Amino acid sequence: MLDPPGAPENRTVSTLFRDLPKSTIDAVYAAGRRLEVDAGEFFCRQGAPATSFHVLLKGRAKLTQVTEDGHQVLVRFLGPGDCCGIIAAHEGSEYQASVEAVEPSAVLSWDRDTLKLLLQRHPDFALNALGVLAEQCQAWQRRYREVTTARVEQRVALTLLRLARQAGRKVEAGVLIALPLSREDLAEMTGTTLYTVSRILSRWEQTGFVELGRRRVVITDGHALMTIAEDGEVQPNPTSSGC
Amino acid sequence: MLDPPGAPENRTVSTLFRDLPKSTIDAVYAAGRRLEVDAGEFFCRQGAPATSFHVLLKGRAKLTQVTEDGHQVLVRFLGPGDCCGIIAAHEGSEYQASVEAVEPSAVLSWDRDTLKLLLQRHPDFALNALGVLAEQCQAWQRRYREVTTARVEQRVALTLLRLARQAGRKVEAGVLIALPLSREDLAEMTGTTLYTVSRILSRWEQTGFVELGRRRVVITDGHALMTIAEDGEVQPNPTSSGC
DNA sequence: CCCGCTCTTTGCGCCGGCGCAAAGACGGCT
DNA sequence: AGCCGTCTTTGCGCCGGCGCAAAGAGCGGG
Repeated sequence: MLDPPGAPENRTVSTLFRDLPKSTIDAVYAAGRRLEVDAGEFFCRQGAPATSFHVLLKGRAKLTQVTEDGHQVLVRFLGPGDCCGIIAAHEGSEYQASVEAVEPSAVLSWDRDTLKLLLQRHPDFALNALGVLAEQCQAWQRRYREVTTARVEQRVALTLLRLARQAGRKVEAGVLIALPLSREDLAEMTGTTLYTVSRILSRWEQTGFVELGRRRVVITDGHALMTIAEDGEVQPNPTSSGC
Repeated sequence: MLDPPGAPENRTVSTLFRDLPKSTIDAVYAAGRRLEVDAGEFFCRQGAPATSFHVLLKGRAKLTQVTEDGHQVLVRFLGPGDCCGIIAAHEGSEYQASVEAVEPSAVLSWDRDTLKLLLQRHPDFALNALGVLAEQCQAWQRRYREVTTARVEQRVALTLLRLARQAGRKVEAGVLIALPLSREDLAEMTGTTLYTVSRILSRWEQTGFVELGRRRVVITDGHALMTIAEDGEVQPNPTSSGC
């Protein structure tokens, strides 16, 4: 479900490179510039002129946005093969989000002119880029629907399950989300507050659905979370109604 | 702020065709097929195989999505020059939304193969298509942020102002939103319920900010709405505190 | 090993918004 | 003109979630 272990930095098959002939992939890779970054450093900052398009080769990064009134939104985490900054293809554009490495990471970057050239030279690459953006649009739609129709508890469950798929690591207790994930991060991903997230997770820990730590979540009963995510209603278990 | 009157069906300068050489625009237009549709009919239906890409030439349409649990979301209204269904460029894809004409309308349509050919033959057209999707992503981001950080009243104000820009018509009382716009439509656009929208609009009508009718809204004090939209807090006017 | 910073938990009170229900208004159609 | 279906309004009660405040837990650095 994740990258095969022992393939630390291979040319991940993401939408961007799917079904492209090797020659195209080689050409695109060859034109890029590699950039290494430590945890906590930024690949790009919201509001800065969008000069480069990036593909994450190694590590994990956090894509965030802040609103004019200071609210922060955690858009998503990036893993190897994920890309950001396609907006750089357009003159005069600005980055819409900041991207911060959460572990030592590396990207391959292309500046605007190179990117435009590649898109023009390799129409199938451009078509894939369209696909990437279409996927992102769909992801936004999904989140929007979630936030308007689902209750906070469902959204937290959905988000955890999604993170587990993206960055889950099997451990003895269950599936560890292998990311430094604070309660506030989760709040910013689900459109709520850290207080509410904390309360929900605590409740789940008591019921045995998760195990918690500082910036750490282990899912011990994914099935229960799926039930919560799907069900609008949480029917109290009649046999253990006393607790 | 809108289409110049007397230019009913010209080749609207939308992002999709911006800055393209006339030859390219001609080639693209020539490859399309024109389709007329009455109010209430659909250009495409969510879930159906995405076979065509459409550009609205004339009229207005409503782009909606329904969730598996039956909730409906009104994504946006389309006017001349707006497009939808770019996802048709990809094999095996399905429409993510339904598009329904709300007045007699016409689109220009391209099937998948034609669209792919055009995108490959005209890299600058493909680049513009990327821009369109990027804009849509940004629109989703904005709405998501709104729904997570702004209160319902602010969101309704923002939505009305946006609609006025898109489809406003100057009338003696103010700016009429020239669309059949029910309370429920507004609720689906703002992520709330028709009850709440009705209550908010009634209040605004009493304060003289809007005039209401069946499926009809006239903004009589846009400035007041802007204040509501921006201000998190609505400070009660001290001089007329009694009312 | 201890200090201090950051992250987390939990009590408490409040309120915005939901959603049912029922009555009222409008408009299209024949 | 009159009817009927759709859209709109409004009362009422409820509750999910917010957000402050303060205490507790864990980690890292010196």
